[in-house]
Amino acid sequence: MNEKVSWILQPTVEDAYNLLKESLSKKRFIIVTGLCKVDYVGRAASKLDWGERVLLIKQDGSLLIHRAKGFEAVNWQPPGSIFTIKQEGGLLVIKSYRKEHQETLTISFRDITLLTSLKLVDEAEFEMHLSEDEMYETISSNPDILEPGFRILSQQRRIDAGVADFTGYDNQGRYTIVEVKRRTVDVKAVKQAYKYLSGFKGKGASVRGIIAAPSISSEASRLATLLGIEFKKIDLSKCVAAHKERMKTSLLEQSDKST
Amino acid sequence: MNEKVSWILQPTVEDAYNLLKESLSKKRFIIVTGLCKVDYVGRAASKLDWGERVLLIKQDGSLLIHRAKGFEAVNWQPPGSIFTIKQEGGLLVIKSYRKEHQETLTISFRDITLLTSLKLVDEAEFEMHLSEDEMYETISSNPDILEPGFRILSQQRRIDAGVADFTGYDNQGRYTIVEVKRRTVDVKAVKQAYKYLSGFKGKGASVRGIIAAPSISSEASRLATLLGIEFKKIDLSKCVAAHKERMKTSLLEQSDKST
DNA sequence: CCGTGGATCTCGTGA
DNA sequence: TCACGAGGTCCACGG
Repeated sequence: MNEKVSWILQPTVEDAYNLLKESLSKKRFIIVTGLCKVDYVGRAASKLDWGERVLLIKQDGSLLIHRAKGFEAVNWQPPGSIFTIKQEGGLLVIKSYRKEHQETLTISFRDITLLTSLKLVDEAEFEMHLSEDEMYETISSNPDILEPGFRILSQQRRIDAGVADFTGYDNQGRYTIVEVKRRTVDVKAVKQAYKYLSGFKGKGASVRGIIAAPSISSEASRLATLLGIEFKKIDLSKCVAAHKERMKTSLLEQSDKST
Repeated sequence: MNEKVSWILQPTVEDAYNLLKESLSKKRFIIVTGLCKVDYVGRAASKLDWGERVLLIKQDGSLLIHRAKGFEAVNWQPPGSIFTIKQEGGLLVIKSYRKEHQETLTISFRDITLLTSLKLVDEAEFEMHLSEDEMYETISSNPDILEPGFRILSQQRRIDAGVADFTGYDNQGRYTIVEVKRRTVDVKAVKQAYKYLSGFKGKGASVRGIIAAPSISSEASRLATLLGIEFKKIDLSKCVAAHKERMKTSLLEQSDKST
């Protein structure tokens, strides 16, 4: 077997079996395309009759079966599943069992178009920007995004609520509580914010309430107006720009330190 | 291009470009493996540096990038995205744009191990049967599935055992305990049921014991007979029908409320 | 180990 | 098109 990639076009069941067996034991990335049927029994049960699909098996035991269309895999197995393969009546039968949920996935190939076995080298780190944390940090270090002249008094992340809060004064000196959400504000979020705000208003203080997010649903908008909560649109691209600026600055600071 | 499958091992950028271009226009299923980097900007933003991955492009514009491990794709684009490809500085650059969310995914290949282009024929229908919860709910609201005239006294889910229980009276007024399993009953399940039943019989009561499931293994069947436990076959399709009926009813009730 | 909430969730369905 | 709920959701995190 070639170190980097092995493949067989239109393999016999036996050839496919052999390459698959070796690839599984060496924990390689396997791609099988061909005519198959699929059965699943576990938390639910499903059946998929003969058709041409693409099967992916990863070194950690993940398994995915993709059809011609659609984002989602039609059948799958999360990491940690255990494989058994066999030749049976001219078919190549692949079973994947996951103990945790007592799930069994059975894939029978009647005809294999292409069997590929790869060694994938990939040490890169996946970086996700504008996660909730980063949006929060960006606003925190650049309150003008919220509203020009806004001064932050305190900040706090309420993990449980999935919301970041700022308290501060707007440019007219009014005490303000801001709830930041990275995603479209729905009715639920407005209710949540109202509940939270009520706690402050109950103390007799005059409080301005703002929900800051990239967008808001029409219904949530109505409710917010009703409850006297303002919606402040946050331009994500502004966040990205500000975030990049911060990154650049921190890099410069780092290089300053190192010299 | 071959009707069913075309592939190039270690293609030049130009060869890859040409096959990819044709495959995209013909809406074929494309698999690219090789060294690439990935950038995403849209609802969020992400960056993934050079590494070897597997790229899938489907005929409906779905796109998936899979790394060596993990069930989930590291980057993706749901159906309906539009592709542009170009050769740029020795790289093959694939861009996928989705208008709906203004999302852009950019994949740059520096080195392609294998490029595959397939025509997948797959007309099969995917059949999903009941999950455990649904089976339980269905029986609960429709005890006749268990046995005509069965009246449920109490019901209980024992999560730990993966079993749902009903107690009640059969149409002859006999006190009955029913254990429901969504999957084929094996010896283990029968033993478990017997153990559970013994607790009731120990109290001196006369109890009828039933295991309800779609099927039973021959060995489990023998054991059940031996232990005086009855097996009641549950027709999953009846469950499905009843379940659909329930769904319809609850929808009607909802619309009644709203009017 | 279980429960909770987020996700570039995706995907259906109904208004 | 939008809002809502389900999913074999998966997954990370807290307890």
